Amino acid sequence: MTAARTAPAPDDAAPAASKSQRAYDWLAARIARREYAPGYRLVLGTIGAELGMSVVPVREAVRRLEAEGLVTFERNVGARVAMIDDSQYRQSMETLAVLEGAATALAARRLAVAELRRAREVNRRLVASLEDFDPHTFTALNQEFHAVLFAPCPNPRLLELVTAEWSRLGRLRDSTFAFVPGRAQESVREHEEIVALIETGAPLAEIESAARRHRSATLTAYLAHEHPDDAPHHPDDAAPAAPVRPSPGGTR
Amino acid sequence: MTAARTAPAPDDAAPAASKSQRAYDWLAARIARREYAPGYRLVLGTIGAELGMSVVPVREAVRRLEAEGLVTFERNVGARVAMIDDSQYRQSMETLAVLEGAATALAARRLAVAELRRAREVNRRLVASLEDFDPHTFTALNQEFHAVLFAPCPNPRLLELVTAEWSRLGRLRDSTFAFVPGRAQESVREHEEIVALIETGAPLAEIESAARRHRSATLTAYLAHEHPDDAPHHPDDAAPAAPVRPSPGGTR
DNA sequence: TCGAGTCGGATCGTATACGACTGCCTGCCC
DNA sequence: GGGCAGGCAGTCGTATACGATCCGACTCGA
Repeated sequence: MTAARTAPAPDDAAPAASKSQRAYDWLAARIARREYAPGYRLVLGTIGAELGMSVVPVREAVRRLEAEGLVTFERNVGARVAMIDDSQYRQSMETLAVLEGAATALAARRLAVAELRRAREVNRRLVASLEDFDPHTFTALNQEFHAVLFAPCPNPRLLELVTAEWSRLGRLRDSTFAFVPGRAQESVREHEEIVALIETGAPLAEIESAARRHRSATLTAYLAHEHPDDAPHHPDDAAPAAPVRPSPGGTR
Repeated sequence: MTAARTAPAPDDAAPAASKSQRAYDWLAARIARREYAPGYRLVLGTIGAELGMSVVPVREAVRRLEAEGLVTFERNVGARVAMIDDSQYRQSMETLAVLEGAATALAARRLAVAELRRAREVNRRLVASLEDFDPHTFTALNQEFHAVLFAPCPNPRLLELVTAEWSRLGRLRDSTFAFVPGRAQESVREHEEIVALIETGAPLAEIESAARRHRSATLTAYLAHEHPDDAPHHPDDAAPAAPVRPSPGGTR
C-alpha cells in the first residue's frame, strides 16, 4: 500500500512524471545513498529551489516519505531524515521473516515446475556470484530468488507488505551480506533446501518454517557478527522457559 | 507505519490539529461510515468548501488516504473512494492472522500475570456482551483482548503492521461478527485456550499457530456464511496435495 | 444517420503570497 | 554572573491565482 508507484517512466522528453513524483524520487534516492544522512534537516524551500520547483510539490513528497517512515516531521519545525538505529533493521528483518515465510508457504502449492526451475537458475547465479563477491548484486539476486518463490502467493495484500518491507530494508542498509560475507554460502544452500521442500510437497508449515528460519538465520549471523553480546532471539526461538514471568510492576 | 497520528486531541478550543489533519480525519470517518461509498468521487474544491478550508490541506489529506489505499487517485482526473471487494477483506484477515499470530507468540514470554488476568477480564466482558449482542462493541472488546496479548511484543515494527491492519479492517467492514453472530461464542472460547497456552508456557510455535487459527477461523466462518461456494483456504491449510503443479504455460 | 473534429466546463498541478509558529540570540534586570 | 524577556530570523501552514490537462457534449460534414 505504501510504496505504490515508483516512477513508471523516469522521464524521456516531456515531464511525464509530476513534480511531486520527481521530488519524491530525488529525495528517496538521496536518502538511500546516504547523501542525506539520518538526522539531516530537510528544508522545503531549499530543496524546492535546488530542484527548480516550488515548495508545494516538495512538501507533498516529504509527506509521502514521512508516511513511509523515512523522514520524521514536526509541525512548524520541519522534516529531517529519520534516525535509524540498529534495532529498526533487526525488527524489519524479523518482520520480513514472518511475512516472507507466510507468503512462500501460501505460494508453494501454486508454483509450477517452470518457476522452480527459474528459482534454481537464479540460485545458480547466486553461487556463481560468490566468487568475485559483490554484496550489492548478491542481495539483488537474493531478492529475485525469493520473489520468484512467493510471486504466486494468492494474497496480494501479503505480497504488498513483503515488498514494502523489502524496500524498507533496502533503505536501512544496502546489503547485509556486506557485513557477514560468510553467510552468503550458507544462504544459497538453504535456498536449495527450500526449493526441494516445495518440490516434494512438504507440509506448508514446514515450508513456512524453513523460509522463516532462512531469513532469521541471516539476521542472527549479522547480530552475532556485529553485536556479539545481543541475544539471538528470533521468531522461532521456542525455548519453553518459565511459564510466566511474575508481574514486574503495574498493570501495563 | 502508515496510520501514525490519528488526532491526538480532536479540537477543544483552539485548532490544535492542522487543517490537513482535520480533513484527513473527516474524510476517513466519512469513508468508514460509508457516507462516501466506494467509487464516490472526491473533488478537492468541493470538500475544501464544505470544510471551510482551501484545497491545499484537502489535497494533502487525500494523498495520505491514497498512500493507505483508501482512495485511488488519477492524475488530472481526481480521487475516488477505493473500490473494495470482498477479496480485500479476506486478504487483510489472512494477513492479520499471520501478523497477529507472530506478534502474540513473540509477546507470550513477556506477559506478566497481571496482563493475563487483564486479558481474562476482557474476555469475561466479551462473554457478558454476548447476551444483548452488539457487533460493534464486541469487535472493540475483541480488539482490546488481542491488544493486551501482543502488547509486550518486543518488535515495534511488527506491532505497527498489526495495528495498521486492524484499522484497515475496521475501514473495510465495521464488524465481522455482525455477519456471523454464531462465531462470537466460539471466539471467546478460543480466547481462553490461547491464554491458557501462554500461561502454561506452551511452545511458541503452538501459541502462534493457535492465535493464527483463531483469526483464520473467523474468516472461514464468515466465508462459509456469506460465500458458501468459496474454498476455505487459509494459512494453515496444510493439505499435502500434489507435490507440484505442472507448468500451465510460459515461464512466468 | 453516423463519424470526426472542436469547444467548453471541470478539475487538477503548481507558483506565489502572507500569516503563524518556533527556536535562538541579544540585551536588560536582578 | 545568572536568569528572564523581548525581538528577530527561519520555516512551516494555508489561501489564492493561474496554467495544464482531461472528459464530455455539441456541431458540422459526408
